[in-house]
Amino acid sequence: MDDALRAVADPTRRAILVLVRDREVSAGEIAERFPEISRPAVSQHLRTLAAARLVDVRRAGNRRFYRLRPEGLAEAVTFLETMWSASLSRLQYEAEQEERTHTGDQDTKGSL
Amino acid sequence: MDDALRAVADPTRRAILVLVRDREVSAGEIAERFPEISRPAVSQHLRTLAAARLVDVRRAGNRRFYRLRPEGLAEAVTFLETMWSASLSRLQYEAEQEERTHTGDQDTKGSL
DNA sequence: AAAGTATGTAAGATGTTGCTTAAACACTTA
DNA sequence: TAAGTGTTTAAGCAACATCTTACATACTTT
Repeated sequence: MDDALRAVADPTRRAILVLVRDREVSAGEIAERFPEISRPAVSQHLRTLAAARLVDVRRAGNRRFYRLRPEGLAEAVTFLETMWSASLSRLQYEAEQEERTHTGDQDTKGSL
Repeated sequence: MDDALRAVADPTRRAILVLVRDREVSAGEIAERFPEISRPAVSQHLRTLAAARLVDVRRAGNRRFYRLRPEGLAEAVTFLETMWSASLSRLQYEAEQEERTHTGDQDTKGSL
């Protein structure tokens, strides 16, 4: 999870993940989408993503094709979802408590 | 989202988030849980989390109480879930294609 | 108001990250 | 096998993150 979240913390790498989400994309084609940074920079990002097991690589002749490996996100998603939902349900609970406390109030509607 | 994901990329900060997920916890109590790092280090992590809007702070007398602010995770969760699920459904689709291709095979069951 | 308790801020050391340019590698085609 | 194409590796550097110690702030209690 640590590697995955560190990898995903970088905006360029997130953009790469979006790019390779639905189909294989070659390193060159990926690099084309980031004219502001050099090819080697993109290559390093790809290495980081591969090391974090967030992408799969397929070598075909000259080229290397990258593709999202969604399983690599599993732990990170689970962690964030747990944080998110567990706490949202707590908020919901407290909202109910609040409502109970003020039973009969006239302005409970716009509380959030 | 950027701030949230960068904040969450650090293991200490993730541990702090777990700590303040279900209840308010004072800065001191949080710091106690991390004997390996100094109090100011924890304080800085708390500042980072607050800046990323991942925690709320309540001042009460001497102390400051921190608590998870789950809304701050919304964008990050959405991003990761989108990556995760969209791609998983693609895998599922391909598995179906695979199955269709091999219609009549006897060992399609344990393919995953 | 002085001393005590809880916490944050500042400054600086150290390690890590992300970039660039130059060079190397790997495969393809003439 | 030599030249061409696609891509990665290496080395070095600037920017950033995280830690520490020392100090400052803000409340509380005596």
